[in-house]
Amino acid sequence: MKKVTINSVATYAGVSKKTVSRVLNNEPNVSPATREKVLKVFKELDYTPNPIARGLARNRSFIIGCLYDNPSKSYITRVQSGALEACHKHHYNLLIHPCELRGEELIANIEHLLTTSRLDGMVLTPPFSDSQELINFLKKKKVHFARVASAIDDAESISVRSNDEQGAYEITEHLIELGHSNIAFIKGHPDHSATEQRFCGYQRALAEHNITFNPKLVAEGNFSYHSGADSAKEILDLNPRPSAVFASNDYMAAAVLKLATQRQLKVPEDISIAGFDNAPIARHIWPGLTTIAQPVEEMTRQAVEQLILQISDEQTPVYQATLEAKLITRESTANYK
Amino acid sequence: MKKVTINSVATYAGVSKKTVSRVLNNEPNVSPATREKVLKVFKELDYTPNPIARGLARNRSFIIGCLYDNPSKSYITRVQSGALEACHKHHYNLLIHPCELRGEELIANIEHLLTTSRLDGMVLTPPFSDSQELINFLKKKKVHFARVASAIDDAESISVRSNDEQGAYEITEHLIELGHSNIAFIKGHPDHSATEQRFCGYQRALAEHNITFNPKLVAEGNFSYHSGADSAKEILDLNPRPSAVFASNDYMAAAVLKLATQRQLKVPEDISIAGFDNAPIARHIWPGLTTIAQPVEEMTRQAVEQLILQISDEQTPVYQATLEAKLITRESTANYK
DNA sequence: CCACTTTCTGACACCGGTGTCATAATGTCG
DNA sequence: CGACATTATGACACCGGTGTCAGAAAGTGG
Repeated sequence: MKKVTINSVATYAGVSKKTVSRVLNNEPNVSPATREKVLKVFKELDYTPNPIARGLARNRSFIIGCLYDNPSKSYITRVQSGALEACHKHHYNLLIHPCELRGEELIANIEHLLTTSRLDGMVLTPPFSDSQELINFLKKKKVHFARVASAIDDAESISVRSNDEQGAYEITEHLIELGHSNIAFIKGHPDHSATEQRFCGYQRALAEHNITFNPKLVAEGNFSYHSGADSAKEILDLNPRPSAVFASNDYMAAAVLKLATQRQLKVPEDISIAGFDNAPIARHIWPGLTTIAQPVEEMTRQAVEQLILQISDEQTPVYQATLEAKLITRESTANYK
Repeated sequence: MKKVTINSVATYAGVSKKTVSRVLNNEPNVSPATREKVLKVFKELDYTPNPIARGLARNRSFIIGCLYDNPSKSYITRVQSGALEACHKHHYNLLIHPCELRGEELIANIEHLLTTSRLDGMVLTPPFSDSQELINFLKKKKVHFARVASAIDDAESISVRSNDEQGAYEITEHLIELGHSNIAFIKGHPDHSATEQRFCGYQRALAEHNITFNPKLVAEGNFSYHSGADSAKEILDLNPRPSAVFASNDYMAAAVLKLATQRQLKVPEDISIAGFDNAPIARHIWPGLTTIAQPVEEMTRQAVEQLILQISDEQTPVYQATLEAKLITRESTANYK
C-alpha cells in the first residue's frame, strides 16, 4: 500500500494538484462536477492530507504550547481543561510542556521546544507568566503568547488574571466577621505573584478591621500539600493556637485540616480553616473547605481564545481582563467561641 | 528583521544549503573550519531551523499524542507525567487529546487529529486502550501506538499493564484477614477493563476465603468522586451496614469516607474503607486510605519509551509487560470488632 | 610524482502541500 | 454574434529543510 499524496489523487482524478488543494480547502471556483469527482477519489484512495506539508506551506502548525511549573496538580488540570476547550473550538491542538522556572537552562529549554515543534503560540501559566526574561525572549523571537494570572503589567501582550488580592481580602474578612482575630496565614510559592497578592489581601483585611498584623502567624509554604503539612505543624504548635488558618491554596489547607484532625481538634469548632482556588479536594473532604473560587479554566480559556485570535489576525487588539474571584463558604469555617 | 532561513545562512556563510544542513545535524564530513564558520553565522543571524520543514523532509514530527477520557484527574496527571518523562528523554513532545469514547464521532475525531497535527505515535490510556475499533483504525492508518492498562490481548502492539485482578484480590484479602466478611464493593466505569478485573479480584478473594458473594453489596460507580458519593449513600443505608467498603478507586473511596464522617461514623472503628490507585488524595485526607499502589507513571513511561523505540526502528520487537500492584495500608482499615 | 582512497562540498531533486498568475471555458448583455 | 466579465483550471514557483550522487580537494602509499 503506497502512500497517498495529493499527487496521486490528482493523477487518479485527472485534475491538477492545485484543484485537489482547492477541494481540500473548500475554496470557491471549483465546478460541482469536479469537486464531486475529487471527493470521490478521496474516499476511494482513503486520502488524508499531510498536516506537516500544509504547515510548511502556510507557516502554521495549529498547535498551542502550554507552559507550567506548578506543584498543584489540580491547577494544572484546570488550566489544561480551559486551554483545550479554546483549542478544540478553533481546531487547534495543545502541547504540554512542564519545565522548571529556575535554572539558566529555561531559555535554552524553550528554544529547544520551539526548534523541535513549531508552535503557533504559547500560554504562560504561573510562574512563567511572571518571568520578564521569558517574556522578553518570546517577544524577540516573535512568538505569540498569552499570560494567565500574571502580575506583570505589559500592555503589549494578552493577559487574563483574577483578583487575588481581593479574594484574599474577602476570605480573611469572612473569618474576621466570624469573630476570629488570631488568624494564621500560609504563604504560597515565592516565585508566584499570586503569593504576594494573597498575602497583601490578608494584611489589608486585618488592617481595615483594626487587627494588628503578627508576623509570627505567617508560615512559608509553596502551594504543595507537603509544604502545607510542614506549615500546619508550625501553626498548630503556636501558643496560643490561632483560632483560624487561611492557607494560600486548598492543598495546603487540606494539609492543615488533616493534621488538626489527627490531633483530635474539631474543625471548625476548635479551629476554622480556609483555602484558596476551590480545587476539587476542597469538596472531597470533610468538612468541606471554605475557599475562594478562582476561575482558572475560564481565565485560561479566554487567554487561549485571544491568543488564537491574535495568531489569525495580527491586528487584533491586545486583550487584557481581570476576572472576579468568589467566596465559597463550606463547613470548615465557623464562629469563634 | 527578515526571517532567517537555511538559505540566508548559506549565502551569508558562503557555503551551500546542504553544508549548513550538515552542520545543523552534526553530520560528519564537514571540515572543522567550515563547521566553525557556519556555527558563527548561526549565532550572528540568530538562526533557528524550522521544525516543520524538517518534519516534512524527514517525515517526522517528534510529537506523541496522548488520548484519554477519564473522570479521574489524578490518573490523567500521572499518565501525563510518565509520558512526558519518556518524551523529553528522547526529545519528543507530548500533545494531549481528551475525547469521548462513546459516540460514532470517535474515529472521525481521531482522524481529524491526525489530519491536523501529524503525530509520530499515540499512547492510548483507558478506556481507549480497550477499544478494538480504535486499535483497528490505527493499524489500518499505520499509526504507531502503545496501550496502557489494556485488557485486550494483541501480540502485535505494545502494551504495559498492571495486575489489577491481583491487586483487588490482595486488598480484599487484607480486609478479610482483619476479620471483615460483610464487604461492600463499588465498581468503576463499565467502559474500563479495570472495572471488571478489580471486581473479579474481589470475588476471587471472597470465594477463596469461603465468603458467599452477595450482589446486594455491589454498587455501580464510574470512577468519579460524584459516583462514589452516590454509591456511598446506597451502601451506608444497607441493613445490616457493611463493616468494610472496597471502592474501585481512591476518589470513590474518599467519597465514602466523607459521607461516613458526615454521618458520625468513625473510620476505621465503625467501618473500614479501602481504595485503589494510591492517588494523592489517599494520603491527603484523614484517615489515610488503605489502597493499592498502581504504577501509573511507570506504566506510561515504559509504554511511551517503547513507542518511541518502535518509531525509530520498525524492527524493534513488540514490548508487552505487566507490572506489579502493591498493597499500601494506612489508617482507614482496621480489625473488625 | 602518480594512482588511488578518503574526506569535503555543492547541485539538484524531493517531501506534500499552498499562493500567484496566466489562460481556458463559460456566461452575460447590447 | 461579438465584446466583455466571470468562473474554472493548471503551470509553476515556493515554503525550508533533507537525501542522493557526482565531482573537487586533500591524504596516502609505492
